[in-house]
Amino acid sequence: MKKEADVFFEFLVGKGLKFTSQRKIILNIFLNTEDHLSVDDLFVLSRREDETIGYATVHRTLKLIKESGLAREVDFGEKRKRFEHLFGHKHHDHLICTKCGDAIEVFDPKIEKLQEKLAQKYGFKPSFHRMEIFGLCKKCGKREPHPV
Amino acid sequence: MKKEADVFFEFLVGKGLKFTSQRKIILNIFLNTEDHLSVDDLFVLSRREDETIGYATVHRTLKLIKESGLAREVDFGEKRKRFEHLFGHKHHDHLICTKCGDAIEVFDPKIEKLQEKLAQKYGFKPSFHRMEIFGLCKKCGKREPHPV
DNA sequence: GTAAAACATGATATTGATTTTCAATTTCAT
DNA sequence: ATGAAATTGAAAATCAATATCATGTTTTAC
Ligand SMILES: [Mn+2]
Ligand SMILES: [Mn+2]
Ligand SMILES: [Zn+2]
Ligand SMILES: [Zn+2]
Repeated sequence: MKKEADVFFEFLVGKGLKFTSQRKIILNIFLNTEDHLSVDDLFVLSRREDETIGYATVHRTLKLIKESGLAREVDFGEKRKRFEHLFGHKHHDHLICTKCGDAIEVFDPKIEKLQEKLAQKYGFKPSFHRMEIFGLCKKCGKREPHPV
Repeated sequence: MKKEADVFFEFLVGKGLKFTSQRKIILNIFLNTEDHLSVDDLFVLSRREDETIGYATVHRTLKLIKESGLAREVDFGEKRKRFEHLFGHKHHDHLICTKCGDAIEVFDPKIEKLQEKLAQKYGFKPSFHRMEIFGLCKKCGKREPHPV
């Protein structure tokens, strides 16, 4: 059993909540999918394991997972939210392919440092940030026709 | 009359559309407000000039303004979209105060350069990006109680 | 000038994701 | 077992964004 499951369990216990079978299924699918999932994605996957699981339950459980510190919300400029692993994952930003939708996780310490400096310059106390670069990934870039 | 109004007018003409009184009002309010406005913000402001203007018209006009190249959409992590001036404004990113909502416009050429490099490292062809740093602005940071 | 065509408007309806409500069920400590 | 508390799935509510539609207003064709 992953350590994350303990974290979630402890979080639930601390709030007087229960680790039900539905929550187990949803958590495990989330943990085993190293991807940026929407509520609906997770709902579809969860239904495969348990044909009776409800959308609301998936939604509520994902919210709990987020509150427990295991997940964070990410926004790739679509209309739906996505979630990614937080526990044991270092901060990173994304390169997002506008063609295939793939999200590459990246981290540049020099940029991070300059972001701090930039904030400082304005007397601003940063608490978090996000940076997304949109464009074509390696694969999609190759397939693109050359400019005329 | 601002040059932007001509840009918008030419855009409309090019599409066989008309520069109506409503569109004039909405455009002028948008141009005169150096701010990051939501459709609803702009609707409220427009109603002050013309009590009969409809929400749908504001929405449609803002869409046209965007298509004409005068505005672009920005996302400050709220559920509603915002729009800012694009014409004659250089690319910039934002420091967003999580307390008062103020958005400071910033630009760091070193960061921009590193973003290019970062993309290159992954064979990624960037076309645009966004970077938002959330935290407390100078004012709000001062008012914050010191940690215990 | 007049009539048809094209466009614009504001009210209203629809959409789609998210979030809440609610009655029924399950869990768990006595 | 019993009662309190938590959970569930379906359905409804919410809310911004968008589409529809009947009514006006130009513009164009004759
Ligand atoms: Mn990620
Ligand atoms: Mn701006
Ligand atoms: Zn791609
Ligand atoms: Zn502030």
